[in-house]
Amino acid sequence: MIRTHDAGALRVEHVGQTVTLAGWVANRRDHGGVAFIDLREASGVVQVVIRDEAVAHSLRNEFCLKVTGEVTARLEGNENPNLPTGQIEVVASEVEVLSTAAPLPFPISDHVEVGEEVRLKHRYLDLRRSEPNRIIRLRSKVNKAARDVLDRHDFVEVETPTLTRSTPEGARDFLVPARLHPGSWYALPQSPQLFKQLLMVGGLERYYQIARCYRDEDFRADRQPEFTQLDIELSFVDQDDVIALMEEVLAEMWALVGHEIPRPIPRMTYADAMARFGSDKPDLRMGQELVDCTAYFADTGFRVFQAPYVGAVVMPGGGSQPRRQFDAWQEWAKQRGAKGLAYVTVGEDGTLGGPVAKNLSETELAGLAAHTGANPGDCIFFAAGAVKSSRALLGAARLEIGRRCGLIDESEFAFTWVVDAPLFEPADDAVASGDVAVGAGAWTAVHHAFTSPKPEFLDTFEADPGAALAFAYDIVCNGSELGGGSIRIHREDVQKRVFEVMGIGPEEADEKFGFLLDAFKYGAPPHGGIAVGMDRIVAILSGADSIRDVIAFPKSGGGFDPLTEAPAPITPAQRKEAGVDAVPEKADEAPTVG
RNA sequence: GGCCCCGUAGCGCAGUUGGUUAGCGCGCCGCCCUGUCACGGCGGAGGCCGCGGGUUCGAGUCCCGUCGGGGUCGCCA
Repeated sequence: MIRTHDAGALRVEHVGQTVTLAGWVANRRDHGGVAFIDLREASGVVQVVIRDEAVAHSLRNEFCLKVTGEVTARLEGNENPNLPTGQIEVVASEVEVLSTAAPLPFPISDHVEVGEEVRLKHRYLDLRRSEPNRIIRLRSKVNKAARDVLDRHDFVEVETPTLTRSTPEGARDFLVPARLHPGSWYALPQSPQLFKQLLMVGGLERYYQIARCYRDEDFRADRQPEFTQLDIELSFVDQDDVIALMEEVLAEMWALVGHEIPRPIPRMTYADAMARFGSDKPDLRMGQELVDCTAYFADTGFRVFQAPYVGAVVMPGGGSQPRRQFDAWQEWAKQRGAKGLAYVTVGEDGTLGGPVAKNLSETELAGLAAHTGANPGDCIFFAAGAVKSSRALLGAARLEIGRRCGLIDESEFAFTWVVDAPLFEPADDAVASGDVAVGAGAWTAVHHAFTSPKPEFLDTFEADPGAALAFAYDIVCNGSELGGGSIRIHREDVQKRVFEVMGIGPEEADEKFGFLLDAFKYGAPPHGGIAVGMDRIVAILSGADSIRDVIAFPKSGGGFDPLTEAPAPITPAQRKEAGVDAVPEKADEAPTVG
């Protein structure tokens, strides 16, 4: 090593020792006869005193230095209590410039806000800043925590292919041309789903992988085209086994930030989550649960409330919002595709107001505050119409209320399992929002096609797909879905029947994942597993706003990498060799996949 | 694909009802400074106001288009 000591580790007990340090100039304060350098490296920062003006004068920020000097105690009054090394300093006897630095595109200082665009373009400099650096290091610890727990339970870490066949996760695939088979393409895996099930057939029994996954979909703050899952699969287990294991993993991860997750993590059913929070990933850091008012308004004369579902959510103190604020709520609702957001205000004296109040009967008005739990000064928002879309609107309103009213404690971690999700949902959009009755065959898997029905629905899921519940579980934290899993179908016949409900015929099933169906013929063990998004987990643990902050080299919008400027055009020669333009020999060989 | 916000010096931002010389802070360069720690002082350089078109006597400012970034809905575990 070039250095003998870590700069950030120096303390009073090192006083008198001659040390050699190596690091970057984080800051310099040149007083002419004496100059101070904050030398920064992975372990921290220490102040270096340079008394040779000729040496100090030419140093600049982010020069890379080797410094030899004596650790001395700072004089009374010169200590810096803000620094772990603030009791001492290193008086340089020798300074060697290992590397000079051009003026930086942005300051490394933590005191300056820098735009994301320029930070990502020079991510290697951004990573020198304390917060990005801390997060990447935390991520490494989170990975290790997962590995430690799984290793304790005798799990086998297995790598699965990234050049593979399209897996039916539902998203768009990234495709890679196969030079040796012009016209044929690999797909990058959306997840290792099929492979991990094959590993169970292969007798590994306990598999995990920190797996990169690829989905060619549009961006969000919590979505990247390539992302990382902690992927787990076990044989001969039931739902409780998987849940218990995952809780142990999560507990070890959260312990890294000094937080103990109370276990067992509470569970709620999907039906409950939708009814109470209008979401399958409820944020339990706040109250303001949805109130079902359908029965309450069963005999109402108010047209709008003569609907399959009427629900409400209360905004504390919202009754005194100015008119234009309520207009803004309407606008907000319309942007989510709703017609509007009805509201009733509760006056300080308990009288109800707002446009909707006029349309309600005396009896309806009299009990409304009590029914919804609204207090004087509050505002009650209503949604009426199809169950699913109305609840979704109220659920979104609930979160918006939480934000606007500061009801969410940002330091809290509120975990829950959401279990007993439906196995299928109507495939059609209009149907999904509850507007139209369901036609036969128009079903799609809520989780994925390999999720087992709960045992009690094994015989009935074809007759009544909408009623069948899945052997599936999602882990939710602070309104964010960390991941989910299921007990899988391990019987060939059941798998075929599930495919049929989804409108996947034998030919298509065979074409897409015949290898899995084949595997299930040879004594497939009952198995199940889970996958959680490591990017989201680290983002929540570190308090990052975006998963871009927890990825070493993330993409920006449009899948563009600001650093390498990928994707980039290819040369005509590359194009020819890759076989991108190969035409299928027969037109009907192009599979029609829906 | 829809909607919203942003784009002015290397970085962070200001720029009035359209008005002629586009500012501020940090950084950068030079000089000074022996106890600072986001050191300080003096001086200096640095701008295609994202790009293209239009309106106007006159556009950073208004209009249209386009590109880039962010958010959100659609989409996506």
